[in-house]
Formats: sequence, structure tokens, C-alpha cells
Amino acid sequence: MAKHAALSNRILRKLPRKEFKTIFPKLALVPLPLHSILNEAAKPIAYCYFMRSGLASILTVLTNGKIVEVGLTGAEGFVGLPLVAGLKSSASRVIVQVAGSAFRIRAGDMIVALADCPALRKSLGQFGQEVAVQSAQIAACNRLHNANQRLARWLLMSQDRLGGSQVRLTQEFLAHMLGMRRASVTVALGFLQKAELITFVRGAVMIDNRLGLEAAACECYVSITQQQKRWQKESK
Amino acid sequence: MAKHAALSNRILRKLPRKEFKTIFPKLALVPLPLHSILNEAAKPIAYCYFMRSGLASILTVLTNGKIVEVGLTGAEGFVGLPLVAGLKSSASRVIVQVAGSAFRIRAGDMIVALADCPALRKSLGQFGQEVAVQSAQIAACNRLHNANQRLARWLLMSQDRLGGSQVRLTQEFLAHMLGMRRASVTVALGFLQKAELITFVRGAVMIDNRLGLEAAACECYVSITQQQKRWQKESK
DNA sequence: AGAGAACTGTACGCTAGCGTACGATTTGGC
DNA sequence: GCCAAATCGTACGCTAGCGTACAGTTCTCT
Repeated sequence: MAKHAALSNRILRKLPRKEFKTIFPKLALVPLPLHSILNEAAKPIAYCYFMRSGLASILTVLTNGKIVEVGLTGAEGFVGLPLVAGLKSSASRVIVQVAGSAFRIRAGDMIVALADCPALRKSLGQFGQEVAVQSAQIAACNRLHNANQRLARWLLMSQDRLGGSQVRLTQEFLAHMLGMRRASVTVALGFLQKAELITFVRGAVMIDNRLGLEAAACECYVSITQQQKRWQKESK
Repeated sequence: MAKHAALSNRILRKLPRKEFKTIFPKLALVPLPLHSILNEAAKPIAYCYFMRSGLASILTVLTNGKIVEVGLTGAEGFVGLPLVAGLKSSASRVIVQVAGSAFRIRAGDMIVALADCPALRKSLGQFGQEVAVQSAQIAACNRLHNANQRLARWLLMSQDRLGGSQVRLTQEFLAHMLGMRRASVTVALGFLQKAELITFVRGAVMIDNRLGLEAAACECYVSITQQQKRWQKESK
């Protein structure tokens, strides 16, 4: 049962049996309520999370309180990366964007487990690079691409990580994620809906035409996806 | 002599003697000519570099050829991070922005060395996190801050990594780094010069008033710097 | 010294997106 | 069922920065 549940996280799933046995007793299956904060910027990391479902956003927090999303992770991901590098505090805030569940582990236990689990270290190191690539591409995207393109990219990335064709969130939240006005989100959503790529209602967006949406998005979506695929091949 | 030269790189300097002896025979001291490419996006990593001097930019390359800088490293840095995570190709282009020198190591030798050197792995893992933080902050910066602020930030970051008060580069290159028009750079430089923070001539920028420049820059400069300091304390 | 190339200053029209605001609609709690 | 709160649609003036263009200046090479 337990093992089976763990399979829903990509990193745990790839772990050799021996390492899995080492770490599994320390894992606690917990729900991830909407908008809960998993790690806070500049604060010590208390717990790490192997995501099972839902969606977590990695945010850079500015001193005026504004936030910008710099990465996105679903059931393929892990929260608490700095710990893997021997660091104790998080540089970014990680919040739950779509509720789900995760295996949680105490920071202390994680450090012990890492010492004994080379495959886990490698896997997480690789995942860290994937997240870094996301940030890098988003940095370029934020500089060069317009609101419609960025919104389309975001919807595609979140659909990849969630599965299903519906994403439940408000325009207000989307605005925060994309670092634009709530009013701009309304307009951009309207643009995509007029093009018959999505439909949206209060609190949710449905993706109707995925291929069309990919065409409407900037190249950044494809770049991130392809880079991750390239690396996944290399790591075998 | 050799050991002494290696001390100019922060990562090598911190290495325990034993690991240093393991890796040192594989290092070759090479010059870093201006604009040379150290790693290319989506290409296999042939060599890694422990920087001794100069400045290297980490770039995200878009399909239309446009480039945006997502990170910056000087004598504190290492080029070839994906290799540390067991990956073989680079996601970004790394170019020499200000000429200098580095210790170069073949990818194959690096992989072998990494297997034997836990302290090196840890050090590079931490440096990888630092680079990731840069990308993340720059992603937010690119979305929310204006040209003058971003230029000021860039000048401060490069001065930190270079030492000295002069940075030698053309406006054209600055424009590429910051993802703006060359004409916009002229205007922004003019703004900072009028405020008596810098002076610039053809091919070079002099920093006259560092504190003033910090005030003119966005918070991102301080954020990145502080986060790195925080982590450096934690890692002792 | 002279020619060509590289680099810089400035200008002009244009537009995406901002800040702000306000009313309409929907939802959830009592 | 009703009210307050949350969410959404839309509008208006404004500005930073874009694309482009061109001429002036400085460097480099022969």
C-alpha cells in the first residue's frame, strides 16, 4: 500500500529498493491545502516534500511584498532543494497553487537520509537543475514575451503537471504568478478564449485546444519541456 | 606555485588538501578570451571551468537568436554545473564577458573526480543553488523593474565579481545582457551618469559612487548578495 | 594619413501594459 | 433567503520602452 502510494512521486518511484527502504519510514503522507506555504523565503527549512499531486509554485518574494513565480512543480517534484546542497534555509517561497498531497519528511531526517542515499542525491541534484532551467527560461520570458504568450505558457506547464484539462484558480492568483495586473489576466484570458483555445469561468480555466495553445504560447514552453526530456534521456 | 594559483578560485580554495590533490593534476590553466563560449546551450559539456578572473555570463538562448543573461559568475565560480548532477549537456550558453583565466578540466576527468570528492560535490551543489537564486531573482527583476534599476544592478554585480571600478564593454553587449535595445542602454547610462554615479566612455564604464549606485538599483542586487552571504554562513 | 568599421547620441512615432477605478456578478456563511 | 465578501469585466489616461533610423565620433588597419 505504502510503496504503491509513493509511486505517485517520480523521484521516489525511481529510487532503488534499498534507498527507498531507508527513507520510507521517515515519510509522512500529508495533504497540501490550497495556498499553504511549504517553504518560506529566507527561513529555515523545517520539512521537505515529495509531491504526489497538486501543484506548487516557487516564488521570488520582493521586499514590497510582490511575488513572481519562477518555477512550478507537480507530482514529479521535490520541495526543499537547498537542503540537498547542505543549506538550511530556503531562498524562495513555495506555495500550494492547486491542492494535493505529498510525502513530508523532517529536515533532520532528510539530511541523514541523503548521507546514505547516493541515488537520491543524484536524482535530486538533477531535479534541482531542472528547476534552475525553469527559472532561467522564465527570466528570459519575462523580459521578452507578452502577456498572452506567457499566460498560454503557464497554462500548458500547469496542465502538464496536473493532468486533466481543468485548472482551478482565480484570475487574481494568476496575476500574481505572472507578475501582471489582474485586469491584464482578464484581457489575456479573453484573447485565448476568443481564439477558442480555452474557456474560463469564475475560478477555473478549461483547456480546449492544447495544440493551439502551444502555438499561442512563446517558445519557452517547448524549450523547458525539451530540455527536461533531453536530460531525462542522459541520466539513464 | 600551482597551488597558489588555484587559490584564486573560491571553490578550489575551500577544498580539503586531499581532494585538491586528487583533482589538481587534471586542471589546466587556460586563458579566457573575450567572448569565447565555455558551454553551449543544448550541447554536450566538453570542459568545466574553475574561474580565476574575468567574468562569465550565463545566457538563455531563444530560437530567434536573442539572448538574455540569467546569471553572472567571476572568480568565485564554476562553469559546467549540469555535469555535477550527472547530466552531460548544458541548458544555457556561458560566454566570457570580461577576459580572464580559469582552470579547465575535461568532462570525463571531472566526473571521475566528483566520484572521489564529497567536499567538492557539496561545494558545487551549493554554488549551483547560488546560481539558481540569481536566475530566480533576475526573473522577478525582468518582470518588475525598469531599465535604470536593472542596469545599476548589473554594474554592481559585475563589479563585485571583477574587483576594480572599471568595467570594459560596449553598450551593444550590455544591451544583449539586459535584454533591451542598445539605444535604451545609452539612455540609462546617461541617467546614471547625470546622477554622478558612474562615468562612461566608449567601451568602458567607471563606477564613481558605489553606495549611490546601490540606491539607484532595485532591491534585487541586495537580495542576491544577502542570500549568498546567508548560505555561506550556513555551510560552515 | 585616410578609409572603413565599430561604437555612440538622439530623435520620432507607436503600443503593450500599468495604475486605478467602479460597477456587475457570483459565492458562501448565517 | 439575505448580506458581505470575493471575483470578474471594462474603461481611461499615462508612460516606459520598443523598432527604426541616421548622423556624429572614435578606433583600427593599411
